[in-house]
Amino acid sequence: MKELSERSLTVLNDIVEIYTETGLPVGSKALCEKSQLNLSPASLRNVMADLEKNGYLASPHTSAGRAPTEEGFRYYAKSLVSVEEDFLNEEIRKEIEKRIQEDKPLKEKIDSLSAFISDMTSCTGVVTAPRFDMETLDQLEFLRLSDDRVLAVLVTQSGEVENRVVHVPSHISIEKLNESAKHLKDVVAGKTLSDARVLMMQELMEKKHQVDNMMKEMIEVADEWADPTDTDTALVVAGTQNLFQYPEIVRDQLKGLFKVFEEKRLLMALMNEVQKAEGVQIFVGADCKLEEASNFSVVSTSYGNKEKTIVGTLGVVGPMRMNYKKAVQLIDYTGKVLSKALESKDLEVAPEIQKENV
Amino acid sequence: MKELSERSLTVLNDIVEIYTETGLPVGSKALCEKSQLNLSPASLRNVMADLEKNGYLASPHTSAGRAPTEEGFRYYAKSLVSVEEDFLNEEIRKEIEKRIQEDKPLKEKIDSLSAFISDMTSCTGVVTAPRFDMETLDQLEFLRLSDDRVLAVLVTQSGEVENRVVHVPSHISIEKLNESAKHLKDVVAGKTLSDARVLMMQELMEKKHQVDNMMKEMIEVADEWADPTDTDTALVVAGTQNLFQYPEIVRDQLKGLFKVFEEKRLLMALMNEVQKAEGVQIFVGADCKLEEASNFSVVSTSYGNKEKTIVGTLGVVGPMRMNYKKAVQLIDYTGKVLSKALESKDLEVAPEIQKENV
DNA sequence: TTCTGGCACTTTATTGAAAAGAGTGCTAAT
DNA sequence: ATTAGCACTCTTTTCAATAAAGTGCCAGAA
Repeated sequence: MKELSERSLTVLNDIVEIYTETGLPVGSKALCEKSQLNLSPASLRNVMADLEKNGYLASPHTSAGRAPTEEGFRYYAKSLVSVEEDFLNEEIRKEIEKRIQEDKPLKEKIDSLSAFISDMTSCTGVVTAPRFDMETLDQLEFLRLSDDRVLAVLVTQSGEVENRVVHVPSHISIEKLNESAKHLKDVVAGKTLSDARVLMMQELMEKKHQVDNMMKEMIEVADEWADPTDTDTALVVAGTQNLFQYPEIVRDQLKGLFKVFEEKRLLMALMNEVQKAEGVQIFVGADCKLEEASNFSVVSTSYGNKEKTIVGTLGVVGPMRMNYKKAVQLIDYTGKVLSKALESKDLEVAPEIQKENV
Repeated sequence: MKELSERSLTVLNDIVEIYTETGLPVGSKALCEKSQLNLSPASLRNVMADLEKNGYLASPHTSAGRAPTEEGFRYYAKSLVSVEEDFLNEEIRKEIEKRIQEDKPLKEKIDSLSAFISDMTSCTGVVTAPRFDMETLDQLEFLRLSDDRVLAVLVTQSGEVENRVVHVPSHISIEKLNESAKHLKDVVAGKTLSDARVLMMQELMEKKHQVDNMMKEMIEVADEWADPTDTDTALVVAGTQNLFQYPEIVRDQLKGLFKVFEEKRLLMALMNEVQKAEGVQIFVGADCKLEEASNFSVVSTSYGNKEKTIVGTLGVVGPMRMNYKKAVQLIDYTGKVLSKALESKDLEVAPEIQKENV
């Protein structure tokens, strides 16, 4: 798209912002009242005609005002990356930090965060919990449930717990399994669970000759929880009702989006698509390839631990006329705090864990 | 409300059923075509006028047909309790059983059930998972996480697992805790976790003189997971999109209901309200005291284990013109199969558990 | 040159009246 | 008891006329 003059850009900005509030096409007169530019409606009309020619504005019909097109929103949104933070005040920052640092199960924190960003933006908040297989193992213990079923309890260094029921032939005792677990912990120390699996496979291959029963069984066990499917990624959606307040979002669009919110598979697809690059991403309308979301906008970012591994994604989904400034700043800051929290946890918790393992 | 003559009742039934399909007021002519009764439109009009006088029908205006009132639906729904099962064919029964008996984590089964009943009824399915504190303890094990934090792993006889992080002063060793756990298991054997708590408290009081450290600490631990709040009741909502297909459900009503679906607190309130009595319950419109649901209908039942303790609820939420027959039969059958599954689990699993505990 | 007031033009929104359509209630006849 | 017939009521559709909103462009001012 063509570069815009300073003036055109100001006008586009103003129009986007007015339209974001009202949801109605804006005319030259209304624009004139709001705009900083001291121009007459007639002059503004010229600029607007120009913007329309370039595809940034459109009017439903001759006697209506003009509304930003998808392209218009996109241009506006792009211009936001360099904007100064005028929205995040101390209070909001504190609130975000509070919700992240609170001493609660991770799931509840994620709930709370998602609710907060949806509240603040009047959009829908979507937050994925850290991928379990991107964390590192701290504890591993086995409990026999029945003859051939054993419960494996995994605790990661960040304190998350996961249970898996695995099938183990009854001749293998719990003691043996727990012994193996100790060995296993040495092997995979400091590795992500995902890497750990690969590592174990390698070890199995290399030391083929000295594969003892223990290792063999461990591999089998490990393979049972191998499947890195969606089951171990918690997704939290909050504030879906917010979307009802935008009249331009019609029933069918809502219906489609709610289908996405409900079907984990689709929601994962959405969140995977919007975490392609670093930093805050803005998807306006068709930017998002997921059809059901192509009438909406998504502002998202990913967060990770200190190794910069992406472990999760957070974002808001809302109307194309969402308040991008708010959304960008909020998502950006929240993502950063989340990342930092994960890092510092590693640093804080790790040493005392080491102590105990000895 | 007044008793209705056989004929009036037939007419009311027909009108409800036509209206359920079309969602439009039905006129005497349309009714005449569908009805079994061989009456002329004029005669039907008389009956309809009568039904209207009694409050079972209403017309938006003189030149529209008549639609069932809330009272009309209620009367119709009540007449359903004695209806023969004409909807549940073998295939559907099998499907329900399959989804309940599948070897998957409980959460996924509940998901699957909820999805199925929402699909079949074109309404929204709501299923609560069995209350964890209504199950009986099978295994209890402790794992130290850090100086003062210990992970308690509870496994119930039905195979559900729950983790709780509890705070335990560092001078108490894991071994001591696990030893206590053995004692604890004897004390609460066969009792629900909820009863178990009470029991432990009693024991603490009675044997006050011989309270050893172990017991004391156990009590403290038990108390930390005491809180039987909503956290331990999983609620699954499925098929919310279905509600978009009913034009008479307006945006605001949808918005309100979605708020309920999203806020666990409200949804719990709803599900608690609709499980007051035994058997399948039908709530038409204002029958449901929860304001956000008072424009909808709910068909629900509760399920329990062999001691007839209610451990969960399942139901559908939909428009007042929902297909009550389908819904009632489906919910009834599903509830029964669920209950039976819980019972037989107790019977099957218990013995082999006993073996192991020795 | 750049800006602006003025004005013709286009299209939607609003209003009102008339006609068409749907369904009823009542009456009189079967 | 049932029903055909018909006048009646209210909504929906249609059409025209007018009002309202906003534009594009031109001609003149800064």
